[in-house]
Amino acid sequence: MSDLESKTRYDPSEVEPRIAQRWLDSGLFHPEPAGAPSENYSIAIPLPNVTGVLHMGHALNNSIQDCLIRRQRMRGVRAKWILGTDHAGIGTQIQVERAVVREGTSREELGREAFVERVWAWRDEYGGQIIEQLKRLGASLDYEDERFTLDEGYARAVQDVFVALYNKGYIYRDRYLVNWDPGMGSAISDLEVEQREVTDTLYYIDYPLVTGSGSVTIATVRPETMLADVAIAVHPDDDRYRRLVGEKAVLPLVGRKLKIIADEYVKPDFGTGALKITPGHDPADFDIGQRHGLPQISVIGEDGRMIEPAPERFVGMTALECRDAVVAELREQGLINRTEEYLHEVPYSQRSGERIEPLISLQWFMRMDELVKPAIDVVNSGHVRLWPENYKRVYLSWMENIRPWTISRQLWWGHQIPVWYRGDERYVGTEPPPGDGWTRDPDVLDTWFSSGLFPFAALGWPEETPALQAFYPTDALVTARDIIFLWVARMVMLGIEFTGQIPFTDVYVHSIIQAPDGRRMSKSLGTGIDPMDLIEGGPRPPVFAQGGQPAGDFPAYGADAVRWGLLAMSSAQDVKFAEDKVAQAQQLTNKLWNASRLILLGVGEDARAAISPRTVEDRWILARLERAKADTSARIDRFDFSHAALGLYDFVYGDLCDWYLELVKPRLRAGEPELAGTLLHVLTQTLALVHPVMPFVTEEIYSYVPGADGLLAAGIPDVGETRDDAAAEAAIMRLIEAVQALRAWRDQAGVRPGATLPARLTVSGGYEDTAEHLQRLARVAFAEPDDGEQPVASVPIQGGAVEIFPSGELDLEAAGRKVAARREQLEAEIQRAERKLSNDGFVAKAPKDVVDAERDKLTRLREELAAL
RNA sequence: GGGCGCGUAGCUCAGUGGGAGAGCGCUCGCUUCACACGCGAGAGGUCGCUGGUUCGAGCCCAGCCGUGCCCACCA
Repeated sequence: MSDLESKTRYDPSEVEPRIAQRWLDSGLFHPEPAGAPSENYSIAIPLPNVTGVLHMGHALNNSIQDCLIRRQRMRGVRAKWILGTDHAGIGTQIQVERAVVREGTSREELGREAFVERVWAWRDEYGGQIIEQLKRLGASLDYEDERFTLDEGYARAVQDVFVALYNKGYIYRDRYLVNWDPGMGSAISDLEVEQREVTDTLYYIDYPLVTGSGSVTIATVRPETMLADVAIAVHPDDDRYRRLVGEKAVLPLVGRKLKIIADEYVKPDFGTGALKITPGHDPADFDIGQRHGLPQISVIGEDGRMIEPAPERFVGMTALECRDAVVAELREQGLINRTEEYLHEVPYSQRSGERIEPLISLQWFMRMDELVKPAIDVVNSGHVRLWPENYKRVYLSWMENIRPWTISRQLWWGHQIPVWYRGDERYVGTEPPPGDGWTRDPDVLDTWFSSGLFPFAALGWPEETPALQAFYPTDALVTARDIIFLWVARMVMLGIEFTGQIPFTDVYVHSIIQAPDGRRMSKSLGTGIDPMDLIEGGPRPPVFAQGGQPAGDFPAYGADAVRWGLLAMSSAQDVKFAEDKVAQAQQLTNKLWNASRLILLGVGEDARAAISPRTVEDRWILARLERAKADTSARIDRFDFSHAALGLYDFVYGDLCDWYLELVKPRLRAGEPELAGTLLHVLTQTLALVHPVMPFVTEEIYSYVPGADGLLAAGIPDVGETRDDAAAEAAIMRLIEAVQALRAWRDQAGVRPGATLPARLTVSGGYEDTAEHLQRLARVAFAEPDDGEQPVASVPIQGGAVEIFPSGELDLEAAGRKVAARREQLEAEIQRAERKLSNDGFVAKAPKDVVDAERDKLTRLREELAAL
């Protein structure tokens, strides 16, 4: 007990690492597989990158999941939070490539085998940092059962899925226009492309007609791609060009004859109304080319340099160099009609940040049209629910317009595609083909292909493992919206396809935490913070010094504070990070600690744990406690974490500390034996209630509770029962209002805070059980004056008034001002109520209880005025 | 171009039809024996603007202004 006595402040830095270790040593987070998924509870973590570090989004995301998991575990449910890390093909490969370059070598020099070995070594050295950070956050993941998406067993699942989908005809290889990322040297999927606003020069170029009479002018921002033009398109109804349809123009610099075609896609009012068609380097043109059976010509290679059949003098130039060369030649020939500045959106690679080069490439694709159907059905039918519900429409509209998925990546780090070639032969299988002369497809699969299998592959699929039988399907999936399509939608599709079951029933989409100035948190912008700097103390970037927070380092707020703060901040939409909330939470941990000190040091070590409410305040706090439990539970069921967190704060600060503990202090000091049981009950139930949000401080305090053995995290019996007690609630509510009225009156009347005023309670009733409390908390003493002295002031309270007798402590003038002010306020409110009640429309049309309530109010106000 | 949000106290945000709220900040007071990371009492808002529906609108409807995000093949 010595710590309790001596430590008047709660110190998370000392407590949290110690508690985290206790949890890990207990094995509590590792449930043995048993029972059925319907009676168990499981969540699959959004796979962190193996070489990643925790950012604010992770901190919120995992605080939410931990809250859900801990709540279930404490109820005695077998709860498993499935842990894995993602090999993150692109990101990890780029990191290691940079490292080897710094060492003076390169990926190419090392060769595939050596490079991949190098990545594994990198992963062993730097990987797993994020796991340690999750432990520090208090995340109760099953650390004893950690997967990696490149593990042997996981790889087997990936290959099985590939082969099965190939055999079904869903996976195919094709030459198609893809998003080529020159920075990575790989194709990427549509979802990895982002649009950025760019100012380009729009060139108007004359294409002479074959007839020699005139020309057609087209507009383009990419003149270098004209070398791959195969046609010119105009709108069929465009009178300016109608007579030209079917004729031909000469492609400048190349000499190829381009047919002039008509296509509805062309916008007559944009540019010149004539569009050059370049199926090899533009997605829209690719489609038009297919409609009209046009050839596809490529003049830009995968290295971003010009290739044949571009005229030889351009070959080898970068696309940008070529643009300048092409423009120069066109200028010489007088074919540049004019130019203008043009602001438009251009595709960029999210990964490398380079501008996407659309080009035709031989890649692997996955057909989605069949897979998507059941994934749409399960959302429509409500078997998979999205929270908030808005996302249902977002999900469905994406699913309904889904296109083939480019799944091959020209990388070395990842799941190599299980396809072998020998001449014209192709072999697809999970094992290498027999015989000699086979070459394996060098590409690897998109990382999201493997992570899309996570909920079942992590549990051992395709083996029918006990873990799979016990914990799949999972229950909730918690994520920010940025990976709904990349990950969530694909898990639903692949889960249904390969297990015949939905992978989870609820998808909760939480906020994205922005910097205080509303920008996205980002390291490069200087708008990001490391959650560890909040937990353990660390540098506060300038952007975060706003909002009244002092400059300098963050204090060591502790994981509990960060968790509560993030939950309190979160909502259905994006929120700005508010350090205030974290600070508020830290105060809550301290409040819990000190309230517990009061109780635990007060009741002594031999206290009984049985509840024995003796007084009205005992009955009141038990009713309030049960209500707080029910409210919190309902809020978490609705994934309303901010109100859950704020509600816990209100209960602890308001009901428990401000009122109940203050009310029972005299009984506590008197050592009343019945009180101890009630206090310990309220304390332990409160600790259990708060624990899913603030696990550390509650676990620490629980270790001091007499008779408590084991871990709070394992749950304690919920001995609460329905304790609605309207009478007690009304009585304490009257008391609270009366105390506040008297305190306000005293303050305004300039009464010395410590002074006890002689007074008389003049009420019709309702204070039988609380008059003692009222006297102590408001510092008044009820007594009849023996000399028949008259009161000098009357403080109205529910049901009557407290009349104050003269004493040396009273400043009558100030008291008079206070009374006058209150009278003015009352008269205004009475007028307002009278006006409302004299409105015939209100009395006639408003619901009866509303009208009655208004009448009651008026009566009360008049009584109070009279009492003054 | 389509879709989804947001605009409430100095700051960050609750509040979705019947008397405007919280935390922080601010003012005043308090070494009250759990906590000064505390306690008590206050000040502070024409709820973006304009119209409408209603007995009654921060809340419902329409328009406008401002602002954020998602999706989309206008060169």
